[in-house]
Amino acid sequence: MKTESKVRRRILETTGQLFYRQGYQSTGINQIIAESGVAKASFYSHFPTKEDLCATYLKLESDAWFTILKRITLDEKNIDNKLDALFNHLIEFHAEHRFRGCAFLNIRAEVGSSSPKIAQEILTHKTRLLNFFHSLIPNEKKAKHIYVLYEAALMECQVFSANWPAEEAREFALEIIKLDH
Amino acid sequence: MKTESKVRRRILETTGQLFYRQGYQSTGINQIIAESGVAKASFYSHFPTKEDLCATYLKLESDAWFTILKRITLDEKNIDNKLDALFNHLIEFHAEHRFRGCAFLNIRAEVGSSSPKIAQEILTHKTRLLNFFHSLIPNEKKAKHIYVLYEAALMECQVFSANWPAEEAREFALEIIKLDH
Amino acid sequence: MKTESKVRRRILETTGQLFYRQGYQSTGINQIIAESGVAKASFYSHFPTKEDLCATYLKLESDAWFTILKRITLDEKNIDNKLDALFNHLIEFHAEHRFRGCAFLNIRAEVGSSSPKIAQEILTHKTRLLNFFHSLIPNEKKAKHIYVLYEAALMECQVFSANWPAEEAREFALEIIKLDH
Amino acid sequence: MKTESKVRRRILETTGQLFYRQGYQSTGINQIIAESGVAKASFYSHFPTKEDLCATYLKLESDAWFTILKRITLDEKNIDNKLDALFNHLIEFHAEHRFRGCAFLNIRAEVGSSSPKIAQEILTHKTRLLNFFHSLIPNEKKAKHIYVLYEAALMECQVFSANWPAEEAREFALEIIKLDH
DNA sequence: CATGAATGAGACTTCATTCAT
DNA sequence: AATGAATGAAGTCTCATTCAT
Repeated sequence: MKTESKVRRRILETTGQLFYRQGYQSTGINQIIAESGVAKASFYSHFPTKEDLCATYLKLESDAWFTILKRITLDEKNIDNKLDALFNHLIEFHAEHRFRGCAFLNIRAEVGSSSPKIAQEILTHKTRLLNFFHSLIPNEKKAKHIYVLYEAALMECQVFSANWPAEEAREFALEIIKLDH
Repeated sequence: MKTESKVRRRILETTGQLFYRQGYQSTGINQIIAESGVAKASFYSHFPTKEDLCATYLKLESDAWFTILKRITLDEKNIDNKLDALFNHLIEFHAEHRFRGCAFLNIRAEVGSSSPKIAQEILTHKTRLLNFFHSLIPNEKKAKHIYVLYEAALMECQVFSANWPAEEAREFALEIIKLDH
Repeated sequence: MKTESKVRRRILETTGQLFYRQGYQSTGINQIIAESGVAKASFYSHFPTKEDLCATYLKLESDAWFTILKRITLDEKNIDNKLDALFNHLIEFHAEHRFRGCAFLNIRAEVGSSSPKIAQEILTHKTRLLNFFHSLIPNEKKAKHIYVLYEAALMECQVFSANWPAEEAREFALEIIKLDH
Repeated sequence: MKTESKVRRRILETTGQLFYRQGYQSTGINQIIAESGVAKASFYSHFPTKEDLCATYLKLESDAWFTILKRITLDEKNIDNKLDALFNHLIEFHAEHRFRGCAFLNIRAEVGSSSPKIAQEILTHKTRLLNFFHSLIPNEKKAKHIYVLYEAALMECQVFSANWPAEEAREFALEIIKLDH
């Protein structure tokens, strides 16, 4: 297992905040370095390019995200409660982060296909998320449907700077579960 | 009626292509003016800031988008066919544009809340789109649900560089319509 | 006598305020045009270059300045009172204009010798001012001395953002007058 | 002790010449970096803004100026000779520099109050100069009077592109000293 | 492993001025 | 005499990255 240096950790913490709040393009390496309090060349010894930093950030972010998702669903007994917890978490998350939406979707929207490395990392995360919903919901179609509602909730809360999209999505998701096919 | 100058039209055409393909931040004014073949100061006499250009672009894009949406739904008799047409258009659109997703959502993801002017333009467009679905689907909950599926389809096709999210969303939408409440 | 058009007058009024408050270089033709409410080409039909505008402005400003200087000294009986009035006017002037100093000296400091036309206009004005002091004070040396004190007062009130330089200069000037040679 | 980099030194040398000859506004960063032979970003790593560059330049210029003033007055025995030396230095200085006047007063005239940082630097320098005259001349009023004559000489030699203002000021200053109060 | 000065290309924007109408 | 769209050079400043130490 790779030893994580203090420098590396500080960089990634700062990166996490800045990329999420400001976006990928709007966040300069210089700002990250300054706010991390590390030397420029130290930074580049850890992350050869900004793209690499972003890829690493996305990997960690994905892990952190799933740690949370698993935690909040593990305690719930039935699928209804699990879904409820997932969408409620979304609502709380947005309240805390001023509706900045999904770190992955936002960066995907920024970079388009210009960075395969980044696009791949996001694809991996979203595939993992889709599988996570599959693991909760046996019916494949329903799992996909609810995954899609979850994704939409992430985007639309940002667009409308409001929670209603997540609340509606939660309701739709619970209805979908109830359907008998 | 104000004559739209050739310069302005050329700028907006180029802007439309570049902002959509490359994103807002990754597209420089220099590239826009170079590819439009206009002088720098001519550009700035039309658009005081890049932000203003973006706002104008989004306004026009919204109009263009609704022109298409209305055209393709007008001929269809029933709601099923209308929805089918809408999601099919999405699929064709993505095929043509290499899954670059939604111009509005992408820019919203980039700018976050850093530009209220741009955020507002996008909010206006999406509100308009939500209302458009309301106008097609009397049941308010169903309209919202299907709007949300449409939005998700836009994002997810980009994320997966594939059409299946739009195809699934189309199927989900048609099911929703059939439900008897 | 040349007929002064309304446009010309508006331009010169705006110019006077802007050049004085912001300086020559910091004031753009565009701002002058915008705040005058005249068309760009109308402006250029009156003033072929910014330099010309400045020269004209300085000429008018010089006239305006002397109109005031003459008015405030005419009523005073003796030389002491005249000098008192001149320096008092300086103090009031600075109070009104937030210590922006002398329009002529300021522009002279900006353009250096790069614009002979402007430098000449300023030289003419200051020569006129020196002669004005000569006309009040028969003794040539004393006239020069007091002129120099007046000039210094103009600059130093700006530097110190305070009135004391003008007040001191007034006192020095009155002492000079009293000396018996 | 901090090593002053070569780049920084070259920038400040070039800046000194250009700001003095051409003025602050008329001198572009581009010209400074071109004539310094440094890279644009190197420049900005040393001086975050043009304003900061100017403030630093003024500080150094002030030091340089006082080094000279102290040197040329130190050797002189009495106050008459000291003042003579000071005004003679002014005359020589102007002869060498084509009557460009005082670096501080010129920039003060340009920027007005638009840059507090720069205005403060100039105020500091001039206060220092006033104190310098105080240190030479015990009588406070006389010190102020002669300071003011010195300042006027700086400006007026520029306005008239001639030495006579400094020569007259020297004469006036020596007279002031002789007065018995 | 750590440092920070240095880089060149490019960012967005404004300048004074001209031209066809 | 008046208009405002159009110009190209220049403005200040930031980018991601590399280098010698």
